[in-house]
Amino acid sequence: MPLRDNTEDRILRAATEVFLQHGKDGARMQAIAERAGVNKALLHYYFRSKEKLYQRVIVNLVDHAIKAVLISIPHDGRFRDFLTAFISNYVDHLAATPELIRFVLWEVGSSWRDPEKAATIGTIFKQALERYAGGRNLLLDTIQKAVERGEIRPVDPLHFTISLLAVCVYPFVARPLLEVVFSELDVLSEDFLKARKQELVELLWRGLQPEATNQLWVEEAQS
Amino acid sequence: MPLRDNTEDRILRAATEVFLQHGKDGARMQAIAERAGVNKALLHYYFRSKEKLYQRVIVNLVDHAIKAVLISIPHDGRFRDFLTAFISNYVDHLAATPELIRFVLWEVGSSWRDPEKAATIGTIFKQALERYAGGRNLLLDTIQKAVERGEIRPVDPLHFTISLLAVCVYPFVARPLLEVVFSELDVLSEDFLKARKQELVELLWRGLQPEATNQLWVEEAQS
DNA sequence: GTCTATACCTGGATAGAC
DNA sequence: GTCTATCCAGGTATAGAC
Repeated sequence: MPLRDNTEDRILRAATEVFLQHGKDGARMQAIAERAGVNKALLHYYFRSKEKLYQRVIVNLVDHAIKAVLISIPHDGRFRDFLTAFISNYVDHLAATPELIRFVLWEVGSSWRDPEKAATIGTIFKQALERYAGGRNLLLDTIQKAVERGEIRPVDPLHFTISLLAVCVYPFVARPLLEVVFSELDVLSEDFLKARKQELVELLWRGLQPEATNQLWVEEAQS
Repeated sequence: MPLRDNTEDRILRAATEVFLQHGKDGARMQAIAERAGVNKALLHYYFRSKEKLYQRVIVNLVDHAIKAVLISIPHDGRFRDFLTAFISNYVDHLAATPELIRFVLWEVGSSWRDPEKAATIGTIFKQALERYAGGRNLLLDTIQKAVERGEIRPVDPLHFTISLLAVCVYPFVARPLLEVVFSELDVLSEDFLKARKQELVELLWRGLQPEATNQLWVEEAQS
């Protein structure tokens, strides 16, 4: 996200704002031009087409988001600490960037239409992850190791990873639905977010305990 | 979903197919007309506008889906049976209707744009649920009762409900992403679905156990 | 009720002057 | 590099004959 004030960057910033708010189809080149203080012709001069401009914007956004979520996660401590930190981080970041969520939602939704376009958003994520973590998958690895160390019961790392992502993301994705069906609910409120993090750590951590569960105290003593 | 063969119903069926495949914006009135074996003018004759036609289709779809998922859920048995049945039902139904998922995804995504339209898809769900369950919320109630009966530890019913929906829905919603990031993954394969159901029941059920967990055997003996 | 033909609008892209 | 003016495709909606 460059901060210079040349025309190209002004357009890029304007495009980011407009795309975030209206989505790819909803965004109008006219609106982007106005917000950047130029006219439509210049957008094409710099970026050739709406599609190309869009690609630039989305790669920047995903890259930025992935860094923001993963950057402050501990890798070496106990698994429970990792779990707590990841949930807290992820939930907070999701709550803070609702526009980004609907944006990814639009992308995933439309990536279903075109067969080859399906790869697009996925590939953007994959490449951003590789750029950050270099090939290996942080979540899978962390769970795998915790299992091997006997910190948690043997679970399928892939399924648990998916479940972990699921319980964090879902409330924000389904917000328009949930807040109508459960009329008292306010997903973005402080109360809900705080309670959610606690409930999730509690639920998942217990879910990872073996049948006879005094594991907790053993671990406390270890470290 | 009427089965008659008059023009109006033929249009409605054709519209359902086309909307499911292409979404609201992607669908072309021309395509609907062709599939119904009539011409564009007739669509407007019967339904006035694309928007009106679309509303008719979506209400039908949601109504149908909710019935399909909820109809074979036991209400009176033990909580673990309910959990198992719900997960199995829901996952199977989601796996069987991928078009419906992307459709709802589109709707939720676009419901974010217009402030007043936000209510639309939510309201459609709420009304469909009320039509089916008459005011009370099946999931919340079932969890609440299980807590009161001491079958599971005291959890917040709302949070657990959200988590339960989350872990079931997420893999299907995020499929385009997940299948690229985890390259071996095939969400719709028999293997994955079977494993997923088992992992989910296991994870959530353990997550609902109190600290000292011999609860299992007590219950087995009860029934 | 059903067709053909067409009006009319929106929005991305380009030509060409400066 | 930046502007104005314009083109053109794709899409909804309607007029009017049968």
